[in-house]
Amino acid sequence: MAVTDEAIEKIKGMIVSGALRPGDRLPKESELAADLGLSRNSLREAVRALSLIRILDVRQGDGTYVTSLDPQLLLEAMSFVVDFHRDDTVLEFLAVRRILEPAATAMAALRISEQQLDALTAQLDKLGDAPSVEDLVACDLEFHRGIVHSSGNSVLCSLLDGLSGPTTRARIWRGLTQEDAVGRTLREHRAILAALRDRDAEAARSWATVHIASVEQWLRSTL
Amino acid sequence: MAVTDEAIEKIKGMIVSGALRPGDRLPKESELAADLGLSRNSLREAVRALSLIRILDVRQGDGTYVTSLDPQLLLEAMSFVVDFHRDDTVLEFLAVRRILEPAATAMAALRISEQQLDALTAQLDKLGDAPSVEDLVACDLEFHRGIVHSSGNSVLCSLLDGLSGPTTRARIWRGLTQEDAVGRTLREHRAILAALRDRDAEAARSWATVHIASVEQWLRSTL
DNA sequence: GTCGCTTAAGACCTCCGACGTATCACGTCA
DNA sequence: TGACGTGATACGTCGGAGGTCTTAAGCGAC
Repeated sequence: MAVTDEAIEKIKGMIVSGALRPGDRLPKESELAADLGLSRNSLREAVRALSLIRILDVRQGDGTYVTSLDPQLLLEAMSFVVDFHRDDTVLEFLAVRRILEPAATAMAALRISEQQLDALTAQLDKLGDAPSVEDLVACDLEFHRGIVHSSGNSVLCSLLDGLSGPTTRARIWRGLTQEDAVGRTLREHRAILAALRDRDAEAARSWATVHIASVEQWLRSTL
Repeated sequence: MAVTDEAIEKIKGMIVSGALRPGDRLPKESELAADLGLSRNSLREAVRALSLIRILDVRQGDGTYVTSLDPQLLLEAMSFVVDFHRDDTVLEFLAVRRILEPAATAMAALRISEQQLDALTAQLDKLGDAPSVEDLVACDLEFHRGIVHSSGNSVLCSLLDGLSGPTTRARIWRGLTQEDAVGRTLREHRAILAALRDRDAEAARSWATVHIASVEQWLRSTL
């Protein structure tokens, strides 16, 4: 195994074992390199790799720190990976989202605060009846993000955030080509919000399923 | 932005845009460094980072290649990230798995082959009535992996693979401390398999839910 | 003609030393 | 007391020198 890979494993080990805790500062490059028995250049490769996936936070002139290791932060790195997926796997991503999002919406129905409900309502009101496709899709992302956040599960929240990325382009495309896709989306958002207000988890779940399934169905018929 | 980060973005761009396709070989380090306008050392940091998340495959003595970019391969990198999560988030991971796994099992009920069913049966038979906890957990992972694979969704499959890792330790712990956890797991596996044989998606979903919920419940009461 | 070994070229691996740049802390001065 | 300047510190970047591994061409024996 290459010395750099060893260094990655050792640093990972230090964090997993608790020797390095979130927020801790690592020894400076030259010292850590000496400790781990490799050159500063090779160590930097290891640190850079761990930095890309948000394990380490490198600040020039200051030092290198362990990040908070929050699920939200770590899974955020997933969206970087997701960007590489080819268009032909969008349907598989959407299928997973179709499983997770209704469940998350149902969970949110039981936990969401009145304040959050009002915020979502205001958001939909602000958008108006005939928004641009770009505005709608941006609002769509924000709407679902807000709901999923209220599910209370940060892993679920981050996961859905990552999965939603690849379908964004598809949704824009749909908005531009399918008749009444905008109006339909707006109506479905209102329905989901109403179900949340009623604390009706099953209705919320069903509307979320319908909402995603309509995109899925359209995409399947188009590809 | 640092030159290394620029290089990461540029290489990513080349892949996403299609200039570099899966399996393609990159120019050699010295050439690519010159093309991108940075030193070979800094370029290596970029390549190493992309290599860690399985975007690039570096082979000493040969060259650097773009991986297949299969969802399975890319999400495999997620398990590396998941390893960093602290024990207090295991419940959140388990909650997500509780959503995905029943759905995957239900999907599998409609698609799984007779051959695969026989393989799963043979696997359970081979384990016997009183396996060691380690064998049981390993078999447990393999059993679920086989079922999820039959769901036909590789993104779902890889995702569950990544999520199952963190709970492995918990399951071993449970097997060692909870009375009849082994017998219960074996019975539930048989029940899931029977539902799959009957092509009964709803029964399969329910048994999978019960199976995971029992772990979740035990874990919640223990923490 | 085929198989197996030797050899050389190509590409990545590791290291070293030097210099550039950003940040923070301390001391100075108004 | 507060703002500013300065130095120490740590990361950022670079060029070059060997080292190691893979591959394939070259060559001889069967």
